[in-house]
Amino acid sequence: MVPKGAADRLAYLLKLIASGPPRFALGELALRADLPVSSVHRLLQVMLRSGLVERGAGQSYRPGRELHRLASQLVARFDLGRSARPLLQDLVEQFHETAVLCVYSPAQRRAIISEMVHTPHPLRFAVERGGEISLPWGSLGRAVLAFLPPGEIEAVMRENSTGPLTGRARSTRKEMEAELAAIRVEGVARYYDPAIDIAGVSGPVFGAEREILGCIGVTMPSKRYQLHLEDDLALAVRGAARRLSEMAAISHS
Amino acid sequence: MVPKGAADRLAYLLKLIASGPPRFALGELALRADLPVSSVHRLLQVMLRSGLVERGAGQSYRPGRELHRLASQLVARFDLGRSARPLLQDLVEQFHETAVLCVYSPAQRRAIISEMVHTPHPLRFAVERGGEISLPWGSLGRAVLAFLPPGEIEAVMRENSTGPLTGRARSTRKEMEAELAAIRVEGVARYYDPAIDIAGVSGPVFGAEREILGCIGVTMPSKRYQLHLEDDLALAVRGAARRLSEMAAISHS
DNA sequence: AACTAGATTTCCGGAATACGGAATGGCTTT
DNA sequence: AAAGCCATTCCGTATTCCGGAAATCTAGTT
Repeated sequence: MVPKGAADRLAYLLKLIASGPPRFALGELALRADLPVSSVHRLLQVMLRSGLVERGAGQSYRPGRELHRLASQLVARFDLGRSARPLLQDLVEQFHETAVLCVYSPAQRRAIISEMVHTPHPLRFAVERGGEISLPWGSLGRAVLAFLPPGEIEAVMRENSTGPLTGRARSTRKEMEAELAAIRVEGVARYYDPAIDIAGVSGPVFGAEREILGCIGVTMPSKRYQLHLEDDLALAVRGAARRLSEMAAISHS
Repeated sequence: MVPKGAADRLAYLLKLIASGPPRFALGELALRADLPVSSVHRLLQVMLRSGLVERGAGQSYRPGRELHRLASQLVARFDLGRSARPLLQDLVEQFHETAVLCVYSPAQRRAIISEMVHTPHPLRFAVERGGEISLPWGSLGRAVLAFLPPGEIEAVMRENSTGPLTGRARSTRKEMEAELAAIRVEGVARYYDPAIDIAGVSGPVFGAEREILGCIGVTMPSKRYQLHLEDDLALAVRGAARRLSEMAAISHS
C-alpha cells in the first residue's frame, strides 16, 4: 500500500504535502502517510536540504519556496484552469447552465472539478472546486473514461462497481463498452437520468500528445435538459473542449 | 556537487524537469543532471510509477499530469505573480516606469524576475521574465538580500564577489552591512548609479511566517530618477510590497 | 521554577536497495 | 536493409535506507 524505497516515498510525501495544509507537523504527516515517524523525518531532512519544504514558526513544516517556484514554472507554461475559464463563461452565457472543467489524475484514477462557472438558475447542483467525479457515471466521468487507455478503463471499472448516487449496480461490462465506443465516435458524452434528476453533456480535453487531461461539461437538472437544443449544446461543448485541447498542444510545442 | 542518494536525486531531478523543456530524452536529462544514464533511468521509473513524469510520443519523457496537478494545487492556494500584477500596474500608472516582481529561490540563492509591467517610455531596460537578478547589486537584489538570515547573507557575499555589469569589486563587507541595515530600517532599497545609468527603488515581500519571498521594485534610467519625487516613489513601492506580503499571509492562514 | 506530556530528533545494527559500468535490446534514420 | 543512437536491463558491490527505541527538546501546567 505505502510505497517502499526512499525515492518512491519522497514522491509520495510531496503529493501529500502539496495537497495538505499550509503548515503541518511531522507526526501529523507521518500519520497521513501511514509511515513511521523516523522515516518521514529522514525524508523531510532531504526536502529541507533542497528547499522543497521549510521550517515554520514553532516547530512546524511548510511547503518551501522551491516547491512554489517549481509549481509556478509549470503553471506558467500552461494553466489548464485559467485557459478554460473564458470557454466555460461562454458556455454559461449561451445555455444558462453550469459549466465545469474536470481534471483527471491518472495516479489516483480520479477526476476532480477544477474550474466552474455557475448557471444563473437558482436550482443547480452543489458541485464545488475539488469535488470528486466518479468516472463510470455522469457525462463528466464518462467523457474522461472513454478516452483512457484500455487497461486503465478495466482498472477503473473494477474499482468502482456501484454508483455514487443511485447505489445501483452499473450496466454490464459489455453495455458500458458500447456506450464508451459511442462517446469516442461522437466526441461528447451525454447523460440523462430522470431518476436522480441529473443530465449533462461533456467533451474530452487532450494534451499535446493526445493524453487525456480531463473534460469540459455542462450539467443541469434533467427537467431542463429537453429545453435545450441538444445538438447545439453538444456542438458547443465539443467545440470548447477541442479549443482547450488545441491550446494545451500549442503551449507545449 | 550532484546529490547522492535516491531521495536527494529525485528532488534534484524534479527541479531540472520542471525547469526544462516540455519533452526530454533520458540521455539529455542525464547530461543536464551530470549523472550516469542508468541512475537517471532508474529514478525516472520511480517518477513514472507515481505519475510525476509520463512517456511521450516516440521515446521521450514529459512532465506528468500528477506533477501538473500538484503544481495547480499549490498555485491555487496562492499565486504570488498573479496577486502582484495589479499592484505593479498601479505603480506603472503612477510613475510611468517599469515595475517588476522578483522571486527569491533559497536553494540557488538567486532572484528571478517573475512578473513585469513595462513603462510607456521608449527607453527602458531589456529585463525579461526569468532573468536573473544579482543579489548584491541594484535595488531589487538588495531589497531581498537585506532580509535574508545572516548566514545566508554571508554565503551570498562569498559567492558573488564582482558585479555583473560594472565588474568592479563590491564595497567592503562592512560598508555593505551598513547599507543593508539602512534598508532594513527604511523598508525599501534605493539604488542610483549614473555610471551605468541605472536607478531603482524596491521593497521586500514576505510570506506568512516572514520568510522573504522576493521583492517589488521600480527601475529606470538614472537620468529619470531625479524627476520623481523620491519619497512618493519609495512610499508607493513599500506600500505595494507590504500589501503583497499581507495577501500572502492571509492566504496561508 | 520545576514538572509533565507531547512531540521531534538522534542512534544503530541489520537488511534491502541504490549505484553505475557494461551488455543487450529497440527505435529511428540513412 | 543496415547502421547508429538511445533506452533498457543486468549484476556484484557498497552504500544507503529502514524503523524501533532512546534521548532531547518544546510548550504548557502545577
